[in-house]
Amino acid sequence: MPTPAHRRQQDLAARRAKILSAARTLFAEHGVAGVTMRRLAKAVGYTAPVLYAHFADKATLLRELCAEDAAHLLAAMQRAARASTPLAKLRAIGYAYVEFALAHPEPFRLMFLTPVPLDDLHRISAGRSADDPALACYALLHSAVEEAATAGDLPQGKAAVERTTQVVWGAAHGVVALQAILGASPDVRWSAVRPTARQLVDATLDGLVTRHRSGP
Amino acid sequence: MPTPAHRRQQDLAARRAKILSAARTLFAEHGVAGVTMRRLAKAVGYTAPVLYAHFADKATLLRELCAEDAAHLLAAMQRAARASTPLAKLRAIGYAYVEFALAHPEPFRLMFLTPVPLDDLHRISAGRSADDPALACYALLHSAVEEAATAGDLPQGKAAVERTTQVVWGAAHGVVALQAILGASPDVRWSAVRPTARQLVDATLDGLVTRHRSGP
DNA sequence: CGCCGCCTGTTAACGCTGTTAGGATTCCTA
DNA sequence: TAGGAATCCTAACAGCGTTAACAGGCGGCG
Repeated sequence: MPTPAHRRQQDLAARRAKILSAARTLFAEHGVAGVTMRRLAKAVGYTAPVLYAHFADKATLLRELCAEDAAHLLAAMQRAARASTPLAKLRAIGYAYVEFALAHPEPFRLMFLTPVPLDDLHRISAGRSADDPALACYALLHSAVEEAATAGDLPQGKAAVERTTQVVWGAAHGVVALQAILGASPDVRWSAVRPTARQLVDATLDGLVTRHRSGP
Repeated sequence: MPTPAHRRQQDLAARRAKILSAARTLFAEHGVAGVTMRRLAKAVGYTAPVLYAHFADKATLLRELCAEDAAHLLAAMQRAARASTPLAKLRAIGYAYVEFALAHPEPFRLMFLTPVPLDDLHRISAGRSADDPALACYALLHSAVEEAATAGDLPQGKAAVERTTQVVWGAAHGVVALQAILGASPDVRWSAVRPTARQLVDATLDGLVTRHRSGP
């Protein structure tokens, strides 16, 4: 009996998913800038205007993809957060961030390397629920830092925890971000990215802890 | 007597500089994406095709600007490198990088946050002399790391120095890069950027040194 | 059964982009 | 004063994201 309208909605969702899937592979192959709405439409066997029946505009489609990828990153970070000690947890989260950047370079670029126009920014954050994957990633890191702080490894206090969270994030981000942008340049003799990025995470955590312990 | 052709070339160079200057202010005001060739041309009192008499295309114009900004960054890093001890030198260089990112956000974006198409990349590096400002920046940091390594503060060896250079660069880069991309987002309660970025530099250097001294 | 209406997809178009071709004007040189 | 180079403009091309207006097929209802 529920064949009538249900089928419709099901097909609609299937098309939507098909578009997103095609977009993902195309972006991974040609980069975001190299994929136009017309090309994407052709890849799924349609013409361009059809896409606008499913997504308000290109930016919305991109954000949809970002949300999916953020969910993957969140899952990886949650797995990493099962480490035993607070510090090991932090390091594992940092490593997970690095692995994500290396395994999914194009999504990483989309999420953390592409400037978002200011106008969109507020609309995004307006239509964002509290359990948004991207926010959950930050929250997860934040709580891990908090845990390490209460364990005496890192400075306590609301502002200090916030700041330390951003320092750790920056440590995980720094090397992979550089490599994602300038990694193809033949002018820099790039070391292997993974160990370099991990070394930044390790050194930063060590430095934060020793500075805290030896400090006032 | 040298009024004839000399005037011409002088005017030509003046127009070139005028275009670059206008481009700089426009980019700083509206962002790179918000400035079109027509708008830029109108800003200097011309029409769009005139620009192509001075620059092969938009990317070339952008790269020209980047080179100028890289020279500024290099100068700041050279001033920083006058610090007394090798470690203080490294930290000062990192701080200089942070200051540059905060003082000139749009150039920073252009240089370190904007992906360069692969095809251009090799043409760029082909037409690049050894004293190119961007390369000189990396070389300066590299030699500072080398100095600290021979002083016993950091691991020695060619590969290790190369890697440490990129770790330090990543440390200086991490926080300001995050802030440049996501800094306007109201979803993260951003701490003050400068102290956060400096803290990443400090912690990383500390961590690198203690790890080296206590390591095998 | 037959018609009506929605859903789907198309083609055509708008305004914008970077970029190129061709013609006019002007000014220096011979 | 005639020629040529330098300079700038208008017009145009191909492509972009996006919207509007129109064709065909399928479901629900009389």
